[in-house]
Amino acid sequence: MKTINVTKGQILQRSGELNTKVFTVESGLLRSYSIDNKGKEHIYMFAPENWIITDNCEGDIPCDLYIDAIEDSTITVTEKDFTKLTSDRKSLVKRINVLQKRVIMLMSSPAVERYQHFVETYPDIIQRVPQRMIASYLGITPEALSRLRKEISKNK
Amino acid sequence: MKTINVTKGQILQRSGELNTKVFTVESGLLRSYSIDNKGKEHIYMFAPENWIITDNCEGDIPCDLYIDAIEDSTITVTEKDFTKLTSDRKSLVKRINVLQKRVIMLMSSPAVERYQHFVETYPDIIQRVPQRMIASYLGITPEALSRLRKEISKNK
DNA sequence: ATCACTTCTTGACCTAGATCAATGCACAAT
DNA sequence: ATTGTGCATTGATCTAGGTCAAGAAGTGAT
Repeated sequence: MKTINVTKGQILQRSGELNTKVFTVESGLLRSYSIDNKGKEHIYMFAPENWIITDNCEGDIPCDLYIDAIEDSTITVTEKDFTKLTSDRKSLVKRINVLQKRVIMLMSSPAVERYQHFVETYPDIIQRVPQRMIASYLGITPEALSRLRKEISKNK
Repeated sequence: MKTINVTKGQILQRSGELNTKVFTVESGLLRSYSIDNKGKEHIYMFAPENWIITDNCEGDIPCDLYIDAIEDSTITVTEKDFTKLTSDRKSLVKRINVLQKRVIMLMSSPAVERYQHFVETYPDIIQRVPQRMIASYLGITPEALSRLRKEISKNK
């Protein structure tokens, strides 16, 4: 664990990197964000004084988020210690992970992509719940889901 | 902690209730969802076998979610024990809380409401970051935020 | 078999917010 | 003072997805 000073605009972490760092903001302001395939930024969170900010990715998986400084800041950097995670805490972290991805997708991906991601991630659920509930989970109407499925099946 | 059987459609928890229960699904399928002010359901999560589902609200705050059974299910019910939470775990739970609200708002609230909620929740951040970053956090374009702010200021 | 009920689909139309382009404005650097 | 550079605003137009209304098809109960 060490304390460092960063200047406005400085990038602490890039999407795609392997990363196991946690940043605690002593003073200043950081943000984390993703960049979609059109190059557009989507801010996931702001972290002012006393906040903790990190990409919630497991140690061996490349992370999704960029982290940079919006103001000159003083922060402490800690290494994540996965060995010390109780299974109980591990499941909380995993849940945060899922939520992080969901928030980012809701902000940056169109309904089709959210649907496809859902199908890949929970193929079993699809079989078990009515379509309108999938729509409801995706944040669209049943009508929209119906049309979008039609579109997908047409294109193959 | 006890094990109970519920039938399809049965409601385990209602929005607005005080609640400190955690449900673990042994078999079957549960879901949690919110209902917006137009009466529309928004599913927050599905919980098949071995999943844990709960409204992530503190013990003394009414919860936002309904939980019910999509299939006949067998589940175990546990009381949350807030006294046993380490401060470390507490902060994870708090973060999940924030994410839960954000997901639900992204699905069910128009941009104006999301903006107003942000202003109330993080009044200090507003002062410190450029408007386009607020827009990026809210999941809209800077142009849309500009117009929506104009609209708000007009109406008072 | 029939009725009631729910789900899915389709069509016509509407709207929140996106996109693109132009303008204005503040502040920093020369 | 002047030239940039980044940000906010405004206007015109476009589009993904919403809304509303009407079938169609499946399923269960009587």
